[in-house]
Amino acid sequence: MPLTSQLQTAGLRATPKRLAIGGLLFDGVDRHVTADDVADMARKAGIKVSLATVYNTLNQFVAAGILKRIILDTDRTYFDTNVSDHHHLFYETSGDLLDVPGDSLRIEGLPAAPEGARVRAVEVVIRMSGTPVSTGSTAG
Amino acid sequence: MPLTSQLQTAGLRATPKRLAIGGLLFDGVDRHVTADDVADMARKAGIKVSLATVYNTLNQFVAAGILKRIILDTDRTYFDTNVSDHHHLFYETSGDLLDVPGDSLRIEGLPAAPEGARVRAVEVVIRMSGTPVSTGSTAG
DNA sequence: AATTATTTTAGAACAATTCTACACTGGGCT
DNA sequence: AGCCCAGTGTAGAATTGTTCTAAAATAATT
Ligand SMILES: [Mn+2]
Ligand SMILES: [Mn+2]
Ligand SMILES: [Zn+2]
Ligand SMILES: [Zn+2]
Repeated sequence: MPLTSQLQTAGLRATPKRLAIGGLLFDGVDRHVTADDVADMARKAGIKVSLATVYNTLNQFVAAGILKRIILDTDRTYFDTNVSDHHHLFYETSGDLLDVPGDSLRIEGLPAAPEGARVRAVEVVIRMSGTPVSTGSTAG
Repeated sequence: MPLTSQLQTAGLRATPKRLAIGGLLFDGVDRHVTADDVADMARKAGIKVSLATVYNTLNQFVAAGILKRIILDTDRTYFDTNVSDHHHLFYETSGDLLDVPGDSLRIEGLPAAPEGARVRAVEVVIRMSGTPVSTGSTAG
């Protein structure tokens, strides 16, 4: 689906900044980025956008359901372009965040939600030490 | 184990503030508290302690392995007196954090850690909407 | 008692995020 | 084309949980 329609379907007008930021994120690759990452990506792509707009836009994307907020670190918020239910490998040293591949992971014995409560999400985070496979700076 | 020995075993001198804060936390009940919670508990117990010392002490307890840091919210850090591997129910509206009872929950199909990496922890957070059972303000 | 190391503290600093308040845009309407 | 106006974009201030600093208090050691 073209980004313009995706935004409109999500109830957001296809404005220049939203198209620019969305273009950086929704390119078919599953991405895990911080607001700063996005600001850097924009700068490198020659897109002039304020940090406030980066935050506004990411929050609007989350509210619209086309981006997911992931919390696993006190001092940075990750945004995930993969909005389906899935789990994560978090490399605490480097800050790299990777999807757990496929449906490899199953959870059994989930407690039933008590009356008046509902399960919104079940999130598994595998916290890793060391370095992820083929990510980050390789010699060169 | 008495708190004094517990601190010494953990490599921490049994100072007045550490004993006071430890006394509030390590009473046999599994607790999930924020630094502010601890400051409030101290105030109510007539313990005069600065917020800086609350933070210092909680961080020292974490470093010593007698307290666990839990991150599931951008703007508060929870500390857990249950340092064993276990999982959580998080009521996003109220901020209540509950242990998943017993060993009810099993995870299958964990990916193998790649060379040079190690699994430090596997954490499951069940994010709930609504209100937890018999917690918070009941009529009275 | 003097010396030294550790602890405790108030308040400043920090940093990610949000807020405020104003400027800018752009499409619908005449 | 020229207004209108809601929605958008922005700079910079504000917020807030946490950490840092640097000095005072306390405890241990000689
Ligand atoms: Mn912060
Ligand atoms: Mn904060
Ligand atoms: Zn993901
Ligand atoms: Zn717990």
